[in-house]
Amino acid sequence: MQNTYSPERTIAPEATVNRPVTNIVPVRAEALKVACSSCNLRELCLPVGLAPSDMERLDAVVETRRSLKRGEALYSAGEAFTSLFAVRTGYFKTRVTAEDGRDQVTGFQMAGELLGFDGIGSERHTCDAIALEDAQVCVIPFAQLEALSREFGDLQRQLHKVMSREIVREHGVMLLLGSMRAEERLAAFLLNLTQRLQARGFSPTSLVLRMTREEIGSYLGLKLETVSRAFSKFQEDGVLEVKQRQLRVLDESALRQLVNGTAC
Amino acid sequence: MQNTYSPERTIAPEATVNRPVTNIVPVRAEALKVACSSCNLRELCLPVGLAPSDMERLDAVVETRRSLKRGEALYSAGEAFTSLFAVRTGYFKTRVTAEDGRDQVTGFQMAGELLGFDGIGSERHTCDAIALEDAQVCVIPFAQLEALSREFGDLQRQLHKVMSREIVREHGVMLLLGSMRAEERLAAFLLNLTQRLQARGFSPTSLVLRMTREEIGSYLGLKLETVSRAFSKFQEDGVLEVKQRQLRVLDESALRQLVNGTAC
DNA sequence: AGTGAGCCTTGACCAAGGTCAAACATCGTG
DNA sequence: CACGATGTTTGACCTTGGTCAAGGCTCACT
Repeated sequence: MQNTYSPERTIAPEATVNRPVTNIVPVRAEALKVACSSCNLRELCLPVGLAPSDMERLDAVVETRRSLKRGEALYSAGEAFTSLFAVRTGYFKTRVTAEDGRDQVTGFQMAGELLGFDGIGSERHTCDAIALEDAQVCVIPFAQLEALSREFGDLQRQLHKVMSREIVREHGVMLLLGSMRAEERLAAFLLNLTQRLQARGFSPTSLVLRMTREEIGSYLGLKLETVSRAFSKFQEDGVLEVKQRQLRVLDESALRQLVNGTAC
Repeated sequence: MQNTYSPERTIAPEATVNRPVTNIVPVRAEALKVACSSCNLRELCLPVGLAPSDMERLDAVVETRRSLKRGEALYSAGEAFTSLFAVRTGYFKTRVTAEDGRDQVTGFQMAGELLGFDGIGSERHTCDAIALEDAQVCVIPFAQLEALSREFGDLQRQLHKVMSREIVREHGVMLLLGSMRAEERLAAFLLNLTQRLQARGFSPTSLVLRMTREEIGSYLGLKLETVSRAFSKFQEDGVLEVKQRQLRVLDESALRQLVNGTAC
């Protein structure tokens, strides 16, 4: 299966540029598969830049895993907030629901990305996180993470960076929703996806979508028919090859041009 | 002038419900006007819930103020990030700019609200913060804030909460931009404004807008003409009295209904 | 008091994308 | 393998909000 990511899989060479060899630390054999320090996602996840000693302490905090079936909720709006989650395998969407039932997909998360920041402010989750396929996450009890980040400045800084980047990502989505046309939105979405897949060692030109047209539409502020038409248009124009959810990017620069000035 | 807020001004009784009297701490006279511990915004700003001892230490970190003229940038995209800012007086907007020059207002900030989280992730600001009128902010050097929050769990937690709420606020904007119609967006915007003014002790029915129709439009993903027409419509329908930027809310429940299901 | 710049309102027209409907593809399940 | 559920594509039509243009209001500045 394409672009299915497992932490046990070796990261492809292109993605390893920034990986310091010194981060590899001997761990007890029984912990090998569940330790941050030995996880192939450690350069994409919370432990980025941590010293070996900090990483061992983080391992102790992140001790449980949780498996989810496709469609299952990792958490739902209203639930008490206790933990953040790091995606190990599978894909998620997060969505907020208005009082009148309208909902909006606020993000799609893949391996190494963190979920749950919405719950810190009110100590309750304010959105739902749903597995788009069978998935596994690391559970990061937040009180313990806070305690540990009071000890380790690097961990504290990393946590703040991840939250800040989430804010910046959302600024980008606001720009997209507030000022782009349908095809520009879809192009921006695809470029973002391919870039994240590439960071995980996958081909940036061949990918399988994990979400429906309707979910993409909800994220992009469009109806599913509009998403479908935009895909068809890209295919006509030779920018994309579309076979249901299987995509091949034929002309990345055309996508890039669409997102930037060309449309004006 | 209406809804101009100054930290020296006493918070109106309605807004004081949660203010514990025990938080009032004697401070040296010369620090009186610049200390978090004596600031009237302390129940809306970073020090929420801090113990007196923590608050004194925070005072030491937040020692400088900065004054801005209307239109001046507090920071701009690309600048090195060193500090967060807390609004003391005046109003700000934040905006992101795409490569092709399109921009999007991502928020309006008033007294007691924090600015600058966008810069933590990359150590550079990623958006501009512009004063909508003459304004004053407290400067909060971030490295020192991090150091202090490693000492005081309450401060650490408060910082995390403020960042989390920013993420949640942006989810709300995404919902607005992704799924609401023009009049619903404006109604939601006005309700949010009046609620924040009310939290600061102002009338929730009479307000003066600090921003132009174009800025409102940018925030809401609409053109200024559409914003203007929506204001006119609300006035025709007896929901609002509009005299340029001076607004009076005549029927708050109508606004509320608009935001919720009625439009479907 | 007069002037000009910036901001706001309104009208006429247009187009992007939403709505509704029908048909087709895919996939998991009994 | 057949069936049904779910998801996708495409067409026809319509609505919302964008575009362009003209004129009015406000306020700061001289």
